[in-house]
Amino acid sequence: MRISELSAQAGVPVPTIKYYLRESLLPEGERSSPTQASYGDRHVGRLRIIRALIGSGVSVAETRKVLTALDDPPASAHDLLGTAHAAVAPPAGGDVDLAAAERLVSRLGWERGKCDEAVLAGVARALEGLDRAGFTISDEVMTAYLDSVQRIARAEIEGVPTDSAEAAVRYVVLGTVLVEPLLLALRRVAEQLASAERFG
Amino acid sequence: MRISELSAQAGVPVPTIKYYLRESLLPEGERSSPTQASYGDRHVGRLRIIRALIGSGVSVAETRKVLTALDDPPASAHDLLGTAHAAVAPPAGGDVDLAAAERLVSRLGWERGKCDEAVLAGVARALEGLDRAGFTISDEVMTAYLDSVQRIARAEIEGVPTDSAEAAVRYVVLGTVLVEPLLLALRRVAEQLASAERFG
DNA sequence: TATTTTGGATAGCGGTACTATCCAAGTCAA
DNA sequence: TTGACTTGGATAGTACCGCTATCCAAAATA
Repeated sequence: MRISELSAQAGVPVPTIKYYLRESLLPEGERSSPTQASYGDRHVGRLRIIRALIGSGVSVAETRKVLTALDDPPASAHDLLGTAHAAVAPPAGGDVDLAAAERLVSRLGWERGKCDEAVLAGVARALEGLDRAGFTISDEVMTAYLDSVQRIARAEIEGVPTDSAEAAVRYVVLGTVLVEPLLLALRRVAEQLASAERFG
Repeated sequence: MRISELSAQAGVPVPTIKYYLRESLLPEGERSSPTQASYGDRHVGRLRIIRALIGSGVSVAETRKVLTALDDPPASAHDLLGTAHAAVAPPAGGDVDLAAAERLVSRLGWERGKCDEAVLAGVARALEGLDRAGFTISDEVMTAYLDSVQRIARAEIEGVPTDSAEAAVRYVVLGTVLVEPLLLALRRVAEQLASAERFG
């Protein structure tokens, strides 16, 4: 398959494919001559993932990291999750105060060193954002958040396929990133329905 | 208070404040002469909200819509939620297939016309993204998502303050936007903890 | 009066995700 | 074999976004 065919099958313009090649998101095709290469179904699938990630607001740099994680799966499933999270974690903005975040996640069973610091920093930054805007979350609502994310995470981790390492990688990496917009969108729907229930 | 003082109090550079004024994110100060204006605490608070929103990845255009919603509260609390959601909803990408989304949210008690179409389109787009990447969500996990967002939404709506319209607006608008990064970050922590439980 | 500072306008910057153009080497139908 | 077309590859340009820098005359301050 040559580049134009790949373009047609994946629905991605040729110049964009070239761009992804330059950015090392897409591996080179098999060279049939010094200036000719051919692509396979692997490339089509890869392009689909790339478009899904970038279309979900993941940056090119993050996408590259995610794809690297997909290609070089870490030894254990646990490390894998860390890699996936690190790949898509919002850029560490340096000095954040982790104390409040630690206090909060201790209610999830967190203890010092039991999860990636970058992920914890994400919680800290989110709390800071709320704080800077002068927004406080009531204890009832916060409890609902904690219970819910715990429920979600347990179901997700429970569902990690253990038969194939490749399937596990795919599940964890894509699930981390691509499910986010779904959860946010579902929350909005649920809010509107709950609002209709209460205010009609 | 003049602009340099406002800048110092809010921790926002003067040129940036001027930019927000140009973009109508920040209302003009009270004019004391044709080329002089003074700002108040209102402006400081407003700047805090602006920075919190923009810092959470909300675009300037969206931020303007959110602030407009804060300034001109719709009549009912329910309309208000719709306005807030519409303001921050990802840009409607046109033709999406709502059928799968409708089937899904019916499990939340959704019925035709019971929520904003833009919000439903958000669910549809998220599902499409997952689909394009070839990612499927098991029924158990999806059930966890639905139960959880329902639990979250009910707690949130339950907590809407009814004493003051202004407080309700603030709660709904900021809660919609600023809580999103918190939920995503908490999910990651919970995933790491659940993963440690299962694999660690 | 001399020195800032102000509001306001305009232009530029740095980053991101492409997109367009060009080129020589390769492919393919006639 | 010839001539139109396509390819991989490099380079440059585009559009948008959130600022940031510069300039100006009027106003405030020392």
